[in-house]
Amino acid sequence: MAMGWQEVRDEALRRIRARDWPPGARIPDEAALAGELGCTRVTVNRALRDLAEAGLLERRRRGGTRVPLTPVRRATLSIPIIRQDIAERGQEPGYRLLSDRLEPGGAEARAALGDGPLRHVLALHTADGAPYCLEDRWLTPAVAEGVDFAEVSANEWLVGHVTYAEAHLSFGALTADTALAEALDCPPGAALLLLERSTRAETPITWVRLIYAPGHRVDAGL
Amino acid sequence: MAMGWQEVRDEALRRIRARDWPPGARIPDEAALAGELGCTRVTVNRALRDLAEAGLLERRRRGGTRVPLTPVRRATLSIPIIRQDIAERGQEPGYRLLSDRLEPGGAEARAALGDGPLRHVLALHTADGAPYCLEDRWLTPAVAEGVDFAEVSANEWLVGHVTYAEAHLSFGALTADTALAEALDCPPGAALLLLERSTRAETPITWVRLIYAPGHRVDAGL
DNA sequence: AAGTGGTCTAGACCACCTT
DNA sequence: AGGTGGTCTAGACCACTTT
Repeated sequence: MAMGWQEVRDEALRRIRARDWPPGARIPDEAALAGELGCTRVTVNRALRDLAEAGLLERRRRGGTRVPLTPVRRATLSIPIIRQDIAERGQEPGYRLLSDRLEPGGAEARAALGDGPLRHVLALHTADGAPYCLEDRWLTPAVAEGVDFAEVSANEWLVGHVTYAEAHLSFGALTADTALAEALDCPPGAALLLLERSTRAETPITWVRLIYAPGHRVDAGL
Repeated sequence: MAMGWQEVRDEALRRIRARDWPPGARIPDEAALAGELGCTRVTVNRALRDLAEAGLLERRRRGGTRVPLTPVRRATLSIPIIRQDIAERGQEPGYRLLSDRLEPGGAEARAALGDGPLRHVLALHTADGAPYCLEDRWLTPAVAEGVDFAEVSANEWLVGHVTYAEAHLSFGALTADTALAEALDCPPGAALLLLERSTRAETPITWVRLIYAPGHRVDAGL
């Protein structure tokens, strides 16, 4: 009967699904479950914490552990470097810098990065020579000073040099105007997937719009 | 000098950022760090596991812990009930069932759910009376047998009754055809955000395409 | 005030994988 | 074959927050 934490997690999951522990109900405390399942409280804690991180349980000190009435599931989304992403699809990644200038920036860029001149980098990622993704990026000028984004994509340089910053992501859809259509080699009016991301550590770092060629999908698990 | 696991995590993070532990390098093993930082190996383990889950370290038995050369960050995505999502925006949620039929299903639906007749539910979610999201869902017939989706949306019923299944998500963009344009009250040709989700527990449950009205954003954190 | 989860210690054994 | 991370135990103290 002694169980490892994953077994405890699976058993708890079974009880939730089977409505032994119905939505809204409080479940037995860790000590009770540890006794029942023949393991220590630490093991139960690890299992229930895991479920809570996935949004399947709500835990509070003194308040106990409950099955949420309206669970908000959490999915995980992997954010690889674009070049790596293309390579994993078995295609040959390519990259071309389109422009790199200091500009005042629009309202959105300033909202994310603050006022003052911003570095605006426009670049195209290709897969087997075909347009894959347009990278429309704004940077706080101090961040990658002197870095030549003709050599390395800003995407890749940043992932390598600005580790563990906080990021906010947003998905949307966009209609290709003539400029986008030309850049991505697609018909004007095509529906394009847009992934917007703003990144900051202690100070704002970058705000980027990734605009993918038609048909592109971004996957998430769980 | 004794540190809790979050302090150990922050210190490790600092070393990664400062390149004391440069990309590709192997870091000291848990026992060494525990000694250096004045805590037990379990505490170090907890801290490093946390960083590894975020994609900032790679850990292997016997192989030790390394700073990845090309880190793949992981973001979390909250998936609320549509009605709740609308309410949180301060709008009045509405819902209308458009159709509910048994159909053979297309290739994608069959790939997700298996062959045989499938229940096809088409419904519209509204916010303050305006179209918000079209729910185009296929169900394994056994799942919600006898449930009237005119009363409750399939989205909501499923979250309440088939909780805690595994899911796979995929984002894409879609051009509004005439039928979609009419349903969502938008111009034909508009770019629409598409969120596809397939859900299964022990057996397949449902495959759904959520097609959002123009301009909609889906946010993710971290 | 007291119950519950959060975390730490010290020691141990095991599983996996690289060398 | 041996080193490294993965996990468990038993006991303890602490932090939070509800009663």
